[in-house]
Amino acid sequence: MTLVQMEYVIALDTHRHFVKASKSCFVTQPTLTMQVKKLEGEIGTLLFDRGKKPLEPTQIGKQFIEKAREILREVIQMEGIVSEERFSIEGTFTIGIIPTLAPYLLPLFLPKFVQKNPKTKLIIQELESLEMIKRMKEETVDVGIIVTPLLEKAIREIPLFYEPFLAYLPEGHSLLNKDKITANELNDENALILSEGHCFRNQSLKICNQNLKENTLGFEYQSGSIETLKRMVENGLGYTLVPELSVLKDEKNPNIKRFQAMEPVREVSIACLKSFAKEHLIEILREAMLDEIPKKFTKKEDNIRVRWR
Amino acid sequence: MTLVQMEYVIALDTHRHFVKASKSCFVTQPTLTMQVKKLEGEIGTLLFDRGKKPLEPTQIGKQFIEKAREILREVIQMEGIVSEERFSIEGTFTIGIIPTLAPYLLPLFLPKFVQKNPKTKLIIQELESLEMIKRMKEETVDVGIIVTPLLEKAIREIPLFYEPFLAYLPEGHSLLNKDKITANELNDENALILSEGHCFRNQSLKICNQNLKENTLGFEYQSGSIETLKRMVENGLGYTLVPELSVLKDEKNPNIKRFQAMEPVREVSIACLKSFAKEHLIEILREAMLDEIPKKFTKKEDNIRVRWR
DNA sequence: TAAAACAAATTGATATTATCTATATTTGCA
DNA sequence: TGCAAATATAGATAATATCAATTTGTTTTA
Repeated sequence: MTLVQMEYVIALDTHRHFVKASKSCFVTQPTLTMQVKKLEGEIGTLLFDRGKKPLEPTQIGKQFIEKAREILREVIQMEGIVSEERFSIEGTFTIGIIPTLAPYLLPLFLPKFVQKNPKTKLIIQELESLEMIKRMKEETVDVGIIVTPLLEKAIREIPLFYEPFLAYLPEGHSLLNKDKITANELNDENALILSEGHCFRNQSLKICNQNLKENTLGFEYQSGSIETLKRMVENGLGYTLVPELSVLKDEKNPNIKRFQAMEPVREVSIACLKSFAKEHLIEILREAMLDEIPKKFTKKEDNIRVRWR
Repeated sequence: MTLVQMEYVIALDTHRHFVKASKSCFVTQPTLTMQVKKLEGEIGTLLFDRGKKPLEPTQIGKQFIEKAREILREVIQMEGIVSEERFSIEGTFTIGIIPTLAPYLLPLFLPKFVQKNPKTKLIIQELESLEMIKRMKEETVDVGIIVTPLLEKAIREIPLFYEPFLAYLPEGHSLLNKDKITANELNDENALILSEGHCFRNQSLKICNQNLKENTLGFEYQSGSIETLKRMVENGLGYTLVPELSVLKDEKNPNIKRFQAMEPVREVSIACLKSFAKEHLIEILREAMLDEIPKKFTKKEDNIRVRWR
């Protein structure tokens, strides 16, 4: 017995006519005829009395059809449970976000988001990548906003945008007279890099071709904040790399230089466990962010995605 | 979504192990794996978290599985409705039986039958064939014991036995000195035939090659009873044909002559609507009768089945 | 740390079967 | 009796469930 056979039998009971019933199921009449007959064969009983015009279910057929209708209703209900569960965004969700994104991305989309989705309560946690991955796996964080690829089998990544790395140069820097710079030109200079744990640190080092152990300035960076780095640059302590969202409001600052193509970018994604089912939540979060970030971040351009692990 | 997929998912939830689950469903592991995956694809959600060891259903998976278990229980219940219905012989059934069988066949099997099946109440109706067919179609008779073939599309026939026609000859009849007779030898003689409506009448006329309109004795037979015919024969009013069951106790009566091969017989069957589902009732009725009638009635012998329509 | 053992996913081939088109048969009706 | 509508049947095809064999990934053991 199959659900399809049950559908056919129900359609036949509804229409009392093989051709009409088959049309209602979007199959041909022989298909429906055969399946009904096959089902009757399986259960060893005629379900319809084809002698009568229009045909009628037999006594047993009536009972069978009644039960079959009930069962199909439940199947539909079950499908409903799933999609409802997937669609519902009511409730409280914990969102993790990396510190190099949080102060710039959250203000862009959160105000409008909470206003639009009053039934969705968000708990925002600022977490470095590895901690966030751990928390997602133990399910104390539902959704992460994080730089990818993570190379984690259990985690699903939904790419959001590609954020360029820019160079923030101190006054008097030799590259300040250039329009766009290249990674090679930075090689030998002292870079101010974030403390360990930040994916942004790893990426900056990759771009500058430096080793992790290098620390040519002779002091340790305690702060994990892009803002601190910027203040240090402004005080002439060296140059640094910054993500573009952090300098959106400083467009005309002459000390901020773009890289020429292939421009290095970081891939920012929504991440969650593959088993996380609130598809709709992911979707509205994604749309809320894409609505607010610069459109060029989402365009496929001549850029190169920098990995951090 | 299919019932099989639901079974697989339930088995997987039960065993929390693809190999064990697949074995419990009598399929291979890839089969179960693929179907579960396909279902997950269809509903757009993971049902199991394969990351965990042993694997676990997801939040949605748990709800889905619970509902699926419920649905499969109902399907089994539905199958039960059908088979229970078919096997149950409790209740009251109306059995039609033709008058040329009733007085001989009923006493043979009914006493033992009612004793064996106390929960089965039978209402016996003596009905001529055409009336019985009508009654079966209108479902006021459930099961008929009748001579076949009926050539009725809506009616199912389950042949029981082949009952020979015998000739009952009056004293002084020219064939009394013969061991066995033939139909041709009866041709020109006056036959006592049942009144219209009896299938036995039609068959007798066929055997004697007589036309329906013939009535050479000059009086109408009011009685539809074989017994009356026999009394008439005993009073020298002519010969007649009798069914063997009606003379079982007169084995040594020299006035009763068998036909030589091909011996004419009538096919006695259980008949019911094709949509009649009490398979078991049919079966126990059949067995009850076959147990009591002479075994030779069921053997394929050199006989010829005489039709009545 | 390698090897062994186990579990699950993947692949490609095969068998099954649901479905289709075309046709035959049956039934009801003028 | 012939026509039209409804259903059944037949043969071909396409979809797919299944399997055996293999690969991949993970855990256990030596």
